Amino acid sequence: MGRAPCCDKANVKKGPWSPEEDATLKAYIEKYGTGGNWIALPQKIGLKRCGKSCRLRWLNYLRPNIKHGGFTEEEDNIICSLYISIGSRWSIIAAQLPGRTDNDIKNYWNTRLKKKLLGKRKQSNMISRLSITGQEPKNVNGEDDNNYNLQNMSSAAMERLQLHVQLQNLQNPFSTYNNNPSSHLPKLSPLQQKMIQTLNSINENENILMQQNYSSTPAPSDLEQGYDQALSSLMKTDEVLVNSDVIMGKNRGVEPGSGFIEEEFDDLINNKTSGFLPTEAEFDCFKEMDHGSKNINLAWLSNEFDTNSGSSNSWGPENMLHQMYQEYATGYSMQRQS
DNA sequence: AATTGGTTCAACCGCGCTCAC
DNA sequence: TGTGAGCGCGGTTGAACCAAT
Repeated sequence: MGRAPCCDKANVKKGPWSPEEDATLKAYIEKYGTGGNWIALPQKIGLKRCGKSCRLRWLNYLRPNIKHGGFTEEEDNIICSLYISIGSRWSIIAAQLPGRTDNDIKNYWNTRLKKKLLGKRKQSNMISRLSITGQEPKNVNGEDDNNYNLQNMSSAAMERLQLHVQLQNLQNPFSTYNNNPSSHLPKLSPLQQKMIQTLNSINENENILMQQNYSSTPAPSDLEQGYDQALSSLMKTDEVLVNSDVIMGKNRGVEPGSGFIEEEFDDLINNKTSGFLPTEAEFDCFKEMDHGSKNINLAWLSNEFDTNSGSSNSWGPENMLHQMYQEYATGYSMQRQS
């Protein structure tokens, strides 16, 4: 049995709101408030609308002090920074931008900001690929194989990875992996600077661990950090997007087909994903964002990194890494069979 | 001028969460 | 403690608009 509908679908109007409907709703709410019950509100004021529709119209359009369009560069930066940290939690992001609605930010991100970032990335990757590799990729038999590497991943997975690293570069502008550090360096607020500082210090610790155990099979105790290392490596290594040789072990002196991927990634992904939980201290900076907003607390930050949570964001590094590996593994297995 | 393809954004949908009973 | 109504959120849709051909 499905959920009972919130209203009588047959008797409610759908589609764009008329000026008269807007005026009716606005006048009532300004005078009496919502009364704490959106479902009952439209009947009270004689609107043939679903209560949810009224709520949405009020919150996204009629509410006082709503801003539409004209996002500033500073707002862009805040959206990017928060998206890196928390993903598509539009309501939380909107809470940090007075006058902006979650719907507006979501639309702005999906239609403009994301494309702006990806556009830059794709262009620079095309150039990097030509200038860095300087040769066609080889398959396991040492033959030229244009379908190898990149095409083993779906374009969707590639796009998510590209975006993630592009955002990482924005967040970590002095990274040595950033080819052009000054090209997109917006002025950052003190809060953003502190967020970056905190995340950089976490990444530095991961880098130290990274240098220790790629030359041999990791010991069980080292695997505790293994997943972190893979994530850190992925997010910091621009080349992984341009040429998946890194994923395949070439840059570590391991040829594709040697078993590196199957063994190490399997360990990293299937056995050790539970250690990726930041401490409260690591997220002190976020506490500053909680200017009385009940929406921001450490609980949702922790959930973001809880790989057991069914609600984890599909853009999260764990999922990206996992999907990337799965797609590689599929291509890899097909290569071996053929 | 007509057509086509791409973009934008308001609005809808469905699901998870909260809270009163 | 269980249940259901309402709320809030994120993903998706589709009409309107715009630009290119």
